[in-house]
Amino acid sequence: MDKFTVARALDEIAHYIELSDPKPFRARAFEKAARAVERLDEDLDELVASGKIYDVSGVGKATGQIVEELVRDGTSRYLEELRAQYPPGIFDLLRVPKLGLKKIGQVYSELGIASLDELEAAAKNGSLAKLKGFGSKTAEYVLQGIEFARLRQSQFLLPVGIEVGETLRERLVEVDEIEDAEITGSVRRRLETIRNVNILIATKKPKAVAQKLAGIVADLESLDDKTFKGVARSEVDVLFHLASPAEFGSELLRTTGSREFVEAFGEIPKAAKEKDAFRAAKKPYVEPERRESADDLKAKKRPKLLELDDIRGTFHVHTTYSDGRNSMSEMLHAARERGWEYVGISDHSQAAYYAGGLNDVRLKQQHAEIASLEDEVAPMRVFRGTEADILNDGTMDYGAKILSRFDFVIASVHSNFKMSKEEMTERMLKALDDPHVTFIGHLTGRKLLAREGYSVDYDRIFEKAGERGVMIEINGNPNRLDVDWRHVKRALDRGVVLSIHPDAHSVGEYNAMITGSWVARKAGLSKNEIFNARPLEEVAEWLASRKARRERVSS
DNA sequence: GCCGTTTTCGGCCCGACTGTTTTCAGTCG
Repeated sequence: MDKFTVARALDEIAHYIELSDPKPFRARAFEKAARAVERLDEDLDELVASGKIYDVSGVGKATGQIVEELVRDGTSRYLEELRAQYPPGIFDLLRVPKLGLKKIGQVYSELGIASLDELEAAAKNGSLAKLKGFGSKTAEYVLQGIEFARLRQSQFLLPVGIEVGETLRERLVEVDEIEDAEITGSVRRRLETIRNVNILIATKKPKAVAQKLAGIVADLESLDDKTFKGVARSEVDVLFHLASPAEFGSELLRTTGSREFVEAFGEIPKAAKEKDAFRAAKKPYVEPERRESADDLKAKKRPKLLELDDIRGTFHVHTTYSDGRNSMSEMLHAARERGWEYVGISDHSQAAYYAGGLNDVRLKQQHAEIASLEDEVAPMRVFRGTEADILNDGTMDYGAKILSRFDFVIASVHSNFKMSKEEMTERMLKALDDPHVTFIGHLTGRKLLAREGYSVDYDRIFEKAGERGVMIEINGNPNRLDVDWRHVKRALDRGVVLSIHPDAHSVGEYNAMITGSWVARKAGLSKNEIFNARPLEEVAEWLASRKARRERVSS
């Protein structure tokens, strides 16, 4: 069992403890142990074998024994006991906003509630509001929250759709009667959240294929003789569209585009290849990501969209210095392996205590470690940066003296999300006035399918960012994809430069550059409009000159 | 449950917000 699986098991134990233990400290102790295991540089198996696991800070006698058991047996008796005490799926209730583990533990122990349906009934019949600590208002919030949770349950993040789609496609092309299969619909358009996965199948024997589909997904039903619906992984709706090979291209075109796009296209000529369908209709080829609206069909000249290979380096990378899960060395080496010319490290600033933000002393240690690793990862260049909190009053978390030590500064809001649109806009405008700020991080703070972002006046922020030469980040984390691609054009019109960042908290999360590049493509951007599609010399020169200009002004 | 010392118990990362209280507890970031 690897360290991340062990950490997940410890977190699960912490969750169970918190359901019933009024004091938070035992649960916290298991969470601390989970974080300690996750951050181990040494090999977990060896630490357990040598007994040194007990020397790790945060792992004690009780948690150490559980780690040993997990590594040795792949399970823990204590965890199994806890699981047996509660109905499965009880943690699904966490999807309801304002319901935490304490309240979930309370509704379970006092009313036996462990599902959304049971919770809904209790909220409606008044029994929920009678519980200590609850009230009519909480019951009302819970009802709204259930609706929110249900709505979200039927939607998925893009990576889920891609994984389900790819897995199905691989199985389908193995079927004898199937000549070809492609993912279409919103997944092919790389929409950030999706309701279902669409797959187009080329076959001359639709009846035989329909029978085979029943063995591939659950609950298969026929919508018409060419369209079938089923469920994958017991939660994701899948639509299969059957077409003859001679019409595969035209059907791909029809099933990929949004309704608006397909209607604007008009009659689709029959074709085996999609590009031929565009050609026969005398329409310019439009990349799948751009088939949301009709605009690109009409545009005379369209730029060549950004490709992932155009990316030359990146910024916004966390390490174990704050809340990252991989060490500085691991993050730097992984960046070099991706072939990037440069990487910008930016751990959290001191106000972000919940994320282990860095004080002055830790910053100096971090910069010393970067210096000691630079030769190892050369010729890749390492930029020293920070993701500094924008405080409530719009000032930056670090003072000018510390900020001036960085090569770049990402300014982000991490607190007090509930400000009014006006207040939040003022807060961010003030941050844009700070000459140390290089990028604005995750512009709205949204978490897709989980929480709304804070509201801001986009136009005023883009206006000021353009004036000040501050770049706007395209946060590629699939949970964020923030700034939304729908707003990017307005930023461009005001002279704002965009930069695609992974907001990586682990080596694997560098993959967020892929989703980030899709946002740029959906927004219609070419490599000329992306800061980190520029080569190292240009980027280094830009950052250095901005720093020099700032120093001239302040002296 | 873990840690560290003012060594074997007491404290444990912070601050805003909100609903339910009438001084606080739970949630969220």
